[in-house]
Formats: sequence, C-alpha cells, structure tokens
Amino acid sequence: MAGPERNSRHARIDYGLLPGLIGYQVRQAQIAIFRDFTANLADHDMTPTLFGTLVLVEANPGLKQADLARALQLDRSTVVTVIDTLEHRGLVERKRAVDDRRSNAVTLTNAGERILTMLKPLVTDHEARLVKDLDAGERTALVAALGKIFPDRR
Amino acid sequence: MAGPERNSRHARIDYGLLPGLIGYQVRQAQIAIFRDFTANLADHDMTPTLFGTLVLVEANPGLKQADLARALQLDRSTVVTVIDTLEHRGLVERKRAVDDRRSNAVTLTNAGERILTMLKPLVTDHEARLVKDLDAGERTALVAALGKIFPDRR
DNA sequence: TATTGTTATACTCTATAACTATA
DNA sequence: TATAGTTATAGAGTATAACAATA
Repeated sequence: MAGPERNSRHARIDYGLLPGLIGYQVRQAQIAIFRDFTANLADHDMTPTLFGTLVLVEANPGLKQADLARALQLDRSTVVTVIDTLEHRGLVERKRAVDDRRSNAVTLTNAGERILTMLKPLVTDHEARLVKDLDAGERTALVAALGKIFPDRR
Repeated sequence: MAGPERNSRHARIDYGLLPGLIGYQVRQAQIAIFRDFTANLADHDMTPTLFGTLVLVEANPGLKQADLARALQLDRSTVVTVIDTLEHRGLVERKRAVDDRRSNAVTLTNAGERILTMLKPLVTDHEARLVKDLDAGERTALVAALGKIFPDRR
C-alpha cells in the first residue's frame, strides 16, 4: 500500500496539545510506573503506598498516623486502612504514643524489617527500568523538577 | 526563636529513600496536580481524562474508541464510560464508522468545541501554576524526561 | 480467528461525616 | 476548642470476563 501509512495496524493519532502538558505527561508516566511496580512486586502484593509506608515507618520508628497522612498526601481515614492492611500482614504494630495518648506510634515488626529488606532491591530494579532511557543528569533533573511541583510538602 | 526547630507544629519526618525514587516523586506530583486541576475546573466538572479525551477528539475527528483507549492507556470498557459521560453532556457524538462498522467514529459537537475553547485557558493557568518554580529549561527537560518513562506510547 | 464496542460486575483507592478519646 | 484515630459509607476510576457484531 502506497502513501504515508505506518507499519502499525493501529491508527496514528495526533496528540494535540497534550504532550506539552506536564499534567498529561505525569499522569501517563504514573500509569506506566504503577503497572510496572505492581507487576514486579506481585509476589508480595505490594503497592507504592504500602511500600512507601514501610519505608517511612522504618525511617521514623514510632511515626504517628497523622504525620504519615501528611507525608503521603492521604486522608487520616485512608491511613487507617493502610495501617490495617500492614498490621494484618504482621508487618507493622500500633502502640499508644507515650507523649500524646490520642496518637498511635507505628513501628515495623521483625517481619516488616525482613520484608522491606527483600523489597528494596526489587524497587531498585523497577526504578532502573523506569530511567533506562535517561542519563544520570536527566534523572537527577527529573527528580528535582518533580519535587518542585508539589511545594506543599513540608 | 533560637535553635533549629521549625515553625510548623507538625513533626518533621525523615523521608528515607523515597525522595530519590522517580515513582514516589511522580506519584506525589500527580496527587497535587489532580487536586489543582479539578479545583480549577470545578465549575465544569472536568477531570484530566475527560479533558484529554476532548483534546484528542478535536485533534482527530472521527477518532475510534479503541484508539482513544491506547492513547490514554485505558481499557476499552473504561472508554465506554468516558464517552458516555461526554455524550450525555452533549459534548461528543458517536457515529458508526464508515470504514469499519464495528467501530464508532467520535466527534465533538458544537457545544464540545465551545467548552474546549473555554477550558484551554483554564488548563494553561493550571499548568503555569505547576511549573511556577521551574525555569524554561527545567520545564522542557521535565516534559522530555517524563515522555521517556512510558516508551510504550506509539 | 481477531477486534470493536458493550454490559455486568467487582475491586481498589480514596474521601466525607460523625463519633470517641484525648489534648 | 482542636486534634488523633476510628467507623460507616459512598464515590470515582478502573479492570475483567463474557457477549454480539463485524472484520
């Protein structure tokens, strides 16, 4: 067949102004990232939010749920569900905070520490796939630029 | 006030390895972007997916639903819901495609054209807020780098 | 045989509102 | 009065599986 048609059997479409929009690019990237993350960690039934929670609890033993909510931009009620999930799996524990008895101090269990040790290399592999087409400078610039997009982080 | 304490009454937490992860940064940015987008376009009850669909249909009159699904990384069944929503609002129309009678050719209505003309400046404002702390070079680099993260786009 | 659109269905993630206990 | 955690509930967005029509 002559003419400008491409090899793909799918229509070649015009993305209009979308490719120039940060919002569009971030959204599309996030869909791809989430798929790769969950596929790569499927054996551990792990999502980015659950993993991030484990990392934050490890880095801040006794972290309070409200602080976790602020850190991950989640509602307090959503954090209850997240901690419930991890607690049911035996990966974290809630204890009443000594300095403020309204709060829970969340800590990793030994099992939680072990899982996190296993997960980190998998996440490193996942990240390596994401940035495989970026050089070191592009990668650093990307992280820095993204960080400036949500300046409401404390 | 002396000392390194900050003004915030909230705990200052250690983000551990999260800030270095592309996946984390993209996710946090996306949450912030989605909130700003929907707040800014609340009067039009518009989401990024609905807006993106209008843009793609405008740029590709007669676009087929399956192509839209590929372009936005959505399932075909999800696209049915998206087009239903826009059709019920009178912004797009489905017609049977002449070249392939399995497919629908989706087009903007006049109302859809008008709405899109109104929305574009609002999205431009939204985008300007997102990148307000980035210079032009950072902005260009960010778009390019994000585009390389989901290379499965056709 | 494969693809398109559709339907029915269910799942995940998230938020809102109201409650309680503490501060 | 305000905040932390919880519960019940609901909504948005998404996908899976099965189907009819068409290629």
